[in-house]
Amino acid sequence: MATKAPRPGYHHGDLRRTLIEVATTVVETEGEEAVSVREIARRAGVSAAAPFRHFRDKEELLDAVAAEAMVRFRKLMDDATREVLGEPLLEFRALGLAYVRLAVRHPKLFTLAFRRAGADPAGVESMLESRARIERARAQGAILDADPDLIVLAAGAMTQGLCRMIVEGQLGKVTVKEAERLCAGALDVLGHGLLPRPDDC
Amino acid sequence: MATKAPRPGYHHGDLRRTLIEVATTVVETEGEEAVSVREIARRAGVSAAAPFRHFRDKEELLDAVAAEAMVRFRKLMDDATREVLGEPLLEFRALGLAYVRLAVRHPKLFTLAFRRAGADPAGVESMLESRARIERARAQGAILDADPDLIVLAAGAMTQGLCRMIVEGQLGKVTVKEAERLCAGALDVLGHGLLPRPDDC
DNA sequence: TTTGCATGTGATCAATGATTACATTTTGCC
DNA sequence: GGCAAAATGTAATCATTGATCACATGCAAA
Repeated sequence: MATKAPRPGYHHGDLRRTLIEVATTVVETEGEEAVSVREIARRAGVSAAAPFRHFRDKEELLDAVAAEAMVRFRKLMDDATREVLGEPLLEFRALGLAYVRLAVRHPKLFTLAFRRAGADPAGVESMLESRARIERARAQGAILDADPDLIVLAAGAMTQGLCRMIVEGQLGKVTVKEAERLCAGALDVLGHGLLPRPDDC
Repeated sequence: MATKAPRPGYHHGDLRRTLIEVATTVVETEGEEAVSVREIARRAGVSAAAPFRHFRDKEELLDAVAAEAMVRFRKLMDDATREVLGEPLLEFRALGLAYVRLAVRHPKLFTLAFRRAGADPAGVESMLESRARIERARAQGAILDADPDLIVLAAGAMTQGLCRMIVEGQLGKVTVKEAERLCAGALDVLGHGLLPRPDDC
């Protein structure tokens, strides 16, 4: 799980990484509000002041936790789309399912990571990627003609909303399987639309 | 703005309500994390211990703030649907727009209220209401045949997701008008669907 | 080796959530 | 009207926390 040691062998070893890891497990198990710098320091076996050598304040520590989680999440999502690479619509679906899976498996960390994503450039990048996917799908004639930005927004909002519901327990306890079924179902609704055929049909 | 005095004329007047109101404005202007019981007490002009006569702990105070906000929000939503009462699909749209309007106008309070909604019975009630609406729409032949629960989920998730994006600033600063346009657009996408006509057409 | 910088420590501060013992007002009851 | 009891507010106090400071210690390069 250790990634890399900037300089091997300091006073403590590599405290920065240790702190992030410890904080991550605390977030995963007890949630962000259970994180106190002192507690993290305690668990890491250092003094209460030590963390401040590596992070300006608590916020910065949590930001680091969020950033690292995002990297891990991102990787899982890439893996999920890899199997269906080249088929935009399937990529889209796979992405949604991967999202939802994360929400079920790591609700607390998921919440932290995405709340702090905010104006993160990675978010914009991911949005652009989605847009490209949609345009590819349209070029293939796989979807109807409509503002790609709106489509990305609609699909993104639906996925994100579903995740929100899951992590906040609005849907009760759901297993990964159930969540995937719900997500797939919702995406199908989006795919087929609600209204009966318009009139040009 | 004052609603009712449980028993008129106590030592302070009606501290409980005052505390909720003060806390509400703090949440609206600075967010939940800016709320400290002492600060609320200070602004209300009472001692730091006084609030604990009315709320077991900070959580309970914030819960009360959330509950009261929910009531206000709920009323606004009812108002929004009143104009188009009887036309399920329009009701649905009006509801979505009302949601989004709230997110734009009261992002911080909206966040607090909905995060604490959790297993709130009102949430379930609202879900059932939506389900009834969908079934009415289906009976009228206004929408396609599909699992009403999935439809409610899809639409609800989309709306909630859009609100999330708004309050977290993922869409940048948006005006009420812009937000309404986005929401209407997204709902249209959901209405028409993404896929070209299936084949039974 | 010695000098200097990165890193960790203990002491300390102000703010906070919460509890306790005590004061005061209000209310219900005679 | 007046009085006992419950309701409400206060000051004092405690442990925890985020954060900073002066100081200690180990590493690394000259």
